[in-house]
Amino acid sequence: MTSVYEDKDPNALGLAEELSQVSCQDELDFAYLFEYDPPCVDFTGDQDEPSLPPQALSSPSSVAYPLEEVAYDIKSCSPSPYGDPTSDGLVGCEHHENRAYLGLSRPAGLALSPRIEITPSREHYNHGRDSLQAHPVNISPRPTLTVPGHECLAYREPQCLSPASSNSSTSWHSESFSPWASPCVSPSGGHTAVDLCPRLQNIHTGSPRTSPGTSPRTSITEDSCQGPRSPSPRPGSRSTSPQGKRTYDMYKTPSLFPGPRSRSPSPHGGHEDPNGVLYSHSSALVDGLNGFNPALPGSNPAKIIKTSNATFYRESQPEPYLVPPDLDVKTQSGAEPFFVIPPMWPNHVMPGICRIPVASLPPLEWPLPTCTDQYELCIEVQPKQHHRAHYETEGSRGAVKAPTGGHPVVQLHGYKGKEPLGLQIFIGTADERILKPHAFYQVHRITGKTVTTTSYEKVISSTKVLEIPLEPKNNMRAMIDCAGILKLRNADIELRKGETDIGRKNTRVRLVFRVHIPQPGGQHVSLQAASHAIECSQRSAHELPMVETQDTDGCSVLGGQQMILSGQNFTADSKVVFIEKTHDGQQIWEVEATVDKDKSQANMLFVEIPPYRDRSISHAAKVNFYVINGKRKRSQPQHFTYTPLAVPSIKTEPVDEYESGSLGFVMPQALGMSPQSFYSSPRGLIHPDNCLVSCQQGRPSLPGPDSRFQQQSPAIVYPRGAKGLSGSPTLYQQPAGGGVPDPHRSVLVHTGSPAQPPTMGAPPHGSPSSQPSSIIQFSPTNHLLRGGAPPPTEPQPIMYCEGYPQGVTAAARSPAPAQVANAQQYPTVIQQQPYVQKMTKNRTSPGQMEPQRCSPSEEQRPSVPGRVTVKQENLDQAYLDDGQGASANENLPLTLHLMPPCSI
DNA sequence: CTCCAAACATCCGCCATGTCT
DNA sequence: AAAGACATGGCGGATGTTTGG
Repeated sequence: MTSVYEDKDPNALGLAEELSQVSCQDELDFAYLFEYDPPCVDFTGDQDEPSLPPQALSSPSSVAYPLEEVAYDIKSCSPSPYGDPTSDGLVGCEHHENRAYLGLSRPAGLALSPRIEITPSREHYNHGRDSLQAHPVNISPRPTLTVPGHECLAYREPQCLSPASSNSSTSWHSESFSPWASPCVSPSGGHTAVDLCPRLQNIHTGSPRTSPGTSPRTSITEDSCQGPRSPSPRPGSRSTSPQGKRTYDMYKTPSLFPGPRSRSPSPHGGHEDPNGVLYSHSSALVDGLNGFNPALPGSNPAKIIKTSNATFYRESQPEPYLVPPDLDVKTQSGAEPFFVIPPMWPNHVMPGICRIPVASLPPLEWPLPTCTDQYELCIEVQPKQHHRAHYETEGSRGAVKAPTGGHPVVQLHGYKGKEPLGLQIFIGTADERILKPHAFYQVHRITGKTVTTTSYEKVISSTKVLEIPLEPKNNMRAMIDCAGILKLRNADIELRKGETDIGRKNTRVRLVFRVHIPQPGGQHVSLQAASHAIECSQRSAHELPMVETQDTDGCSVLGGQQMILSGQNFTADSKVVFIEKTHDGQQIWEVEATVDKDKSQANMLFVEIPPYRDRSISHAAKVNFYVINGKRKRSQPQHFTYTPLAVPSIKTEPVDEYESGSLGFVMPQALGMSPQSFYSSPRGLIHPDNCLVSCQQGRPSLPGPDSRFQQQSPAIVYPRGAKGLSGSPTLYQQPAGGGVPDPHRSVLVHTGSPAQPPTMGAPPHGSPSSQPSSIIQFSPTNHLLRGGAPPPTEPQPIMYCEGYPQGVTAAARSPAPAQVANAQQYPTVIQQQPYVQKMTKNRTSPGQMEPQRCSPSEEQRPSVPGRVTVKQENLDQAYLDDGQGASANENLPLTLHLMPPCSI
């Protein structure tokens, strides 16, 4: 698509250069101009006025101040303007005439907090202008969306704000209309942006020219700025991709609008459904708009005018409305200026699909089960194991495909309702850790004639999520032909505060599907299924060998058996190397296996398993092997277990072993997971607020090497209206008829706020007083220690986590192993079993919560009131592939309470 | 410190397809 | 209705840059 970013006119850098001091590593999806007059006032007006939640506001931007008051470089915002305590605000300043335009960048995906404080630089302090320290500023895309008392002048997308042109003759008014031509005034009746900044006008508008050297595709027309969502002069042409290209130059020109360093608003141009309802698919402001809450005063957008490719809010209109598709915006522009709004509708105005407020849904980091007794979310057709993701600077590389050439297919079984549901899709991690949204990849909405699936896009907690309908008429089956994969630049993501993952070589992802099924009483059951891993790098598809399946994952220390590997890119020179690493990542053993080259093919290797280095081991030894085609062309490590001669090996599914790390349960934090991730294993969950652990009946996971990635957690039921993170899921055990607890029917019920007790008979979390409590202690190696081996078929007790502060560290948030539920050990302090013992006793890691597999064993003992302390120690014992060792964490006592069973 | 290769990020070109004139 | 222009989508591959050994 066309982008003014591609204009390489060096004279166009004005604003960029002046703002280049800003560490624009973050993104700035949109820029807004605000006018405040005078400065040095608290623009929040009434301090007691409740602030809108961060989500209620859109991206940041630029704030106009009288020049004399901000004749210094703004260096930072404090506190974080994004509602994310881990993020800083970076502000640049452009002085022009009587205004200074402040640029505020933000980390990708984060919404801007409604109120920020801008801290002047040291230079400013030197001038004794301390009065401007902690200058409070309210940021809002438009008055109608935010706190009254201050109004934005205009706002626009980064494309239009980029330093594209120095052509002063270019008006930033389009002939028909201009998003900049807002008559908004400052609280004091100041000027409009139009009046203030001719240069910005130019910049914002861009110039209709193509710089030499740019792609022939590049052309800048007024349309490109007139409607940020009008990527083409011919909007009616072939449906546009939600993603536009950006040029490399952009990345070399730091600016107020770190376009180069920022993510372009992914989708451009809303689209209409057959009913003429406009759906937008821009991610740019999705964060903010997702947060639109009709219940919030002033959160309703004003009048909306829709053009073929853009949606606009008109001024002074109390309610949003849709303009008929045939409405000519030009006829409106003359009389009334209006704002361009990101073509992403707030969820509450998006018809169909998931109507459940995002806040009521389980966070994406939470593990969810693939099935319950009643429902099952299945990936009928897995995606190809290679898909070259595209960068923002590239054109789309299409949707993820199936190996057969089609597309992945997902189906929800067991749903008897008549209402269609929304199937959510996002990109998750594919490493050995617990599934969570991938920091370096985002799902990318693919449109076009080849795409048959209607999709909607939203952003949930910085993660782009596609939503497609699951309709009864299609047997709740959906072909995923609209999901591409966007690669975010490593540097951008790694610079985020709080981001612990690295992007380099972190190129494997999974498609994660979620569905939320409404239940009587307002709750909903949430299911999740994750695809097998998809390699997203460019070269891997052609060069890197990939093991897809192995016919065995273990043998005795003697080796000698034949193992058949199937996969891709095997060559005659392919070698198979077995390695063993210590828990801290040090490789202590490496041996090349013998490959039967006569039998082997391009997609199949016949390997003779080498003997283990130590035949006298008394416990199973977990090692890895990989296929290597040559220097640095090796597959992902595969798992293999050597069993001791004397001890009979207990065969378990690989999923059990690998999901929690080879040594068992691994604390999320030790793995660098975000504090928001509270898991133990995908099959269980403890929420820091009110934890619960559950056990779900086991269901066969998908076959194949990646079956271990199948998230199988207890179903989580969230009542509508519950607050996402504020509310807490609570585990309830379904009584099997007559209120008799069924060990195989435990589910997690999101109870929302404490004031919102679940409707399923469970006590409100936070009132576990009547329930026995227990203390569980984690071992130094993150293993849950148990006093004894519970019978494997006992029902799982319901766990309740008490007294967790929100800010509790990951250790506390860490999912307690399902076995925590082993209430009978109370008041026993559970000690970790030695790895050896654990492995020999039961390869299902004791530290894992295995709700779905329902290792009832642990749970079925009679509940004994008491306390179990969960203690986390020696996390470095956690074993991860590739040396992804866990880091030590402080011990955090975790108090769990048993909750009475309840059913849905 | 340099060198080198891998990985990353971007650029280039081509073809297919769709819409508009 | 057909043809041409123009645009985007969807690639494959090349190339420049960064990073790590």
